[in-house]
Amino acid sequence: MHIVLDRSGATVGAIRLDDAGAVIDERTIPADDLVDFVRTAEAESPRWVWNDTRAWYPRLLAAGVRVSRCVDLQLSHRIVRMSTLTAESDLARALPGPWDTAPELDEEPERRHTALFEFEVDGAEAHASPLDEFRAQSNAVAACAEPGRIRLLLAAESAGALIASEMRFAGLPYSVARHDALLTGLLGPRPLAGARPAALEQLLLEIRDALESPTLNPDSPPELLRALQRVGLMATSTRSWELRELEHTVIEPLLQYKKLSRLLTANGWAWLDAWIVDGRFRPDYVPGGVVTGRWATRGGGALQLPRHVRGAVVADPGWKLVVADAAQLEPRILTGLSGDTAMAEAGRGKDLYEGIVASGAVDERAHAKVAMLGAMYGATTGESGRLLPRLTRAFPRAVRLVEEAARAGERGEIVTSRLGRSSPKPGPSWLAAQSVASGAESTDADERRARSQARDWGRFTRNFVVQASAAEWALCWMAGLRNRLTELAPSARIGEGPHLVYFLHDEVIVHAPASLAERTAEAVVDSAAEAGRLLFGGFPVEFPVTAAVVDDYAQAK
DNA sequence: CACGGGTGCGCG
DNA sequence: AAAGCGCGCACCCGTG
Repeated sequence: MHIVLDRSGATVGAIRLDDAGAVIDERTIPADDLVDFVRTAEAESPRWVWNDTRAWYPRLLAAGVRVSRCVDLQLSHRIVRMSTLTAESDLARALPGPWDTAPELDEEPERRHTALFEFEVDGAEAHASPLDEFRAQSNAVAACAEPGRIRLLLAAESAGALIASEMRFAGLPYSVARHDALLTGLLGPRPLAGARPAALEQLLLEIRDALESPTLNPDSPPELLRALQRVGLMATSTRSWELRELEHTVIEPLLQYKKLSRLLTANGWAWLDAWIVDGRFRPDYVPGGVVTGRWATRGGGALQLPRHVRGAVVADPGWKLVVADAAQLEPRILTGLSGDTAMAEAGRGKDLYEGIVASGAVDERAHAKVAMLGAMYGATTGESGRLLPRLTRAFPRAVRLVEEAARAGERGEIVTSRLGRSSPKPGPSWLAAQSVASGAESTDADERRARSQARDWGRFTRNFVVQASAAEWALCWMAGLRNRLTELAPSARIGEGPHLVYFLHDEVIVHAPASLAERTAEAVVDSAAEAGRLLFGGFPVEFPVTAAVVDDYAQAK
């Protein structure tokens, strides 16, 4: 059963549909009664259909109401609109409408400090009927050749939207005291606003002294570069890895300065003030925020939390963190996509890269890793490029799959993930460059530029099939895990039983009562295996996950 | 002064 | 150890 919700002003329309999509009940509810309505109806486990999870769910969560399933029409629309699997549908062939323009939710005040905010439906969208859109999507899916794939994708994407709201609601348990201690240890005591911490001040003096530039601002790359060249250092950029190669007394303090300066500006006291409230980090997750279907975040840099501050992520007393990481996810995804049985064998029961070494393809684990990454990213030079022929000989099917995705992209074609997310078409300037180069009047420069852009786009599509399919696996993993966690503590509200608090592409953290931590770890492993079956059926590719039960994030691996 | 591109670096 | 995918964010600096 589905219940379609449609807000207009102070009321909400609720339309109940049976499994054939026929209306069985229709009513109008005062917006104030929505929470009670949902709470009651949730007992029947409907799939809630709404335009945008972020516009509906936070208020329900705040009122203690959790829903088990939904259709996020916004997210689903983007997938169905773009997918090659549904390309013949009315929805895909229609002119752009309100569901296409639909809003990057623009600035909402006080977004950062509350989980309770909601977005108002704006004018254009108020007229877009969720029921019509839901039917258009259902028709598009039902009519396509392999409805199972895209149906699973839409369910997983929508589950991800629920999880994102729930994770923000619960928040990542975060110790201000530990983070502050780390900052103080490295930088010195917190300075007054605008002042430089003692450690940075000291390093600045050393740098200026070593470069004989008493007013140098090392934060300015052009200025720094000139100063380095003045003392005879042949740097071409100020990147750390390049500076590391140089020999001069300035290098050590300079590298240290860059490191600490980065810590201060990205995750310093200001970040702590802005993002950690009541011992919780609540980043704004954006499901589907990346073309490949990965999540993005807005504000707080939640997906770039540096490894060396992770000790500040601390379980509450009596609770544990279950930190889980999918091992070599993308190569395993490629294994499943290509049906490469040799690579599946290499990944069976062990580290995939070690398995590649054991197969005799390469000599050491580091080589296996760099060769695999190079194959998936399109490296042509360096060690990775040199190892590719050996990889190809050992695993021809896997390598062929990414090569074909690259060739398709170079021709300007679309590629599609395992469950049906399709890559965008190249833009007008790309097409123009190709057509100029193939014209009769083209110059060598035109052709070089077109070839280079074609290869760039080929690297994008090469990686797209893997990264997008990996993102789908991760969504299925989390959705399955969420269900299992609910079973472990059926009546608990979010935050009372084990619940997801963090997601980082191929890694999750569950905050769990200590008594349920071990069973949570089992759920993590079982969900990973289930996700593998959902994507690849009986094909014997394994998806091992490490699940560590710890008190703080730094203790994991 | 606002804005956007460039640089550099954090994450997978 | 570096160059090849996807991001977000802080900062600098040139432009309008």
